[in-house]
Amino acid sequence: MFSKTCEYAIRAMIYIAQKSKTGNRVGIKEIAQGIDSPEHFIAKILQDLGKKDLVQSAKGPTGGFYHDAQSLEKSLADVVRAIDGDKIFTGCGLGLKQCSEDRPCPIHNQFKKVRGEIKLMLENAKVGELSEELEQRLTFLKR
Amino acid sequence: MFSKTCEYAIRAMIYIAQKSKTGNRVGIKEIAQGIDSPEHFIAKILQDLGKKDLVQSAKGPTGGFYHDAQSLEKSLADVVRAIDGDKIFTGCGLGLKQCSEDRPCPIHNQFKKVRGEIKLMLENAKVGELSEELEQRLTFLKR
DNA sequence: TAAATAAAAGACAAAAATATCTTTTATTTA
DNA sequence: TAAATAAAAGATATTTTTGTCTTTTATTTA
Repeated sequence: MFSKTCEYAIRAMIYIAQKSKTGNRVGIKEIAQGIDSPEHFIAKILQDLGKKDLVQSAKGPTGGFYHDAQSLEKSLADVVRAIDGDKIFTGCGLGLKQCSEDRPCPIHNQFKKVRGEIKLMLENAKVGELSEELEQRLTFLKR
Repeated sequence: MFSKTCEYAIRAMIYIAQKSKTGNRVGIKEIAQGIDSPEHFIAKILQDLGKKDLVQSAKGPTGGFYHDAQSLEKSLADVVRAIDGDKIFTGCGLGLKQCSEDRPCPIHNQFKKVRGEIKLMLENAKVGELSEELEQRLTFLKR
């Protein structure tokens, strides 16, 4: 459904949200550990998310990644859009460039419906909220 | 959502269904043309689908690809499973290997629902039926 | 049976995604 | 201010996906 990059991105966002709720910053090493991802790879991804202001960071000792109030309010849809673009929300299921109401692919309408639900689901999933269930150990980010 | 390979596979299946309804076989060249795919690439894919008995073929002059009654009854779910496996039907949205009811990822339940709908949608989409709308030019497979 | 045709098969190439390693820059604190 | 720390940046490597080219095999028909 999502690229590996995007999966890591989502997991990291939620992990950082949980760990930085108390005001602490989290180092890249701990993040990679905590979400079971390649260290340098998730570092790149977070750099990217940082540029797009989905996550905050600080260099040097006591530095690391964290979320400000706005980032905590970001939805998974925001993350997906930042990494994978909006192909999943608007693209044709069969890969046609000009698939539309006027010139639909054979599964255009069925797909439209499903895509809408995926979008809704991701819009409603906020990073901050998801991190709370993680905190309570109701959900998991590894393995 | 699907791999390019899978997109081509679905498009080819529907195209062949339409073209072979009258008993004719369709050559790989015409298929590639008809669904706007690389010729040799779709050839490989059809070889694979052929081995899995989702499409029939014959060599030599008057040869080509076609569907028998059973293949026409195949669903897109069958095609997707043959090419991309069942990851899309059962895999974790965040890429966790052991995501389950007992040990769910942060979006396990929401995803489960969406996956179920995707599965249903694809199970209900039969190659033969989809080819009829194509025949009537209500749907399209190119561009 | 020979020539023509079309899929099957195998080898190779290019591009994209994923992953790793090294150097640089900014920041903190002793 | 020097040393330590941690992210940023850049370069490189590996793997997977996608796409191309060539040769072989099977089949038909003249």
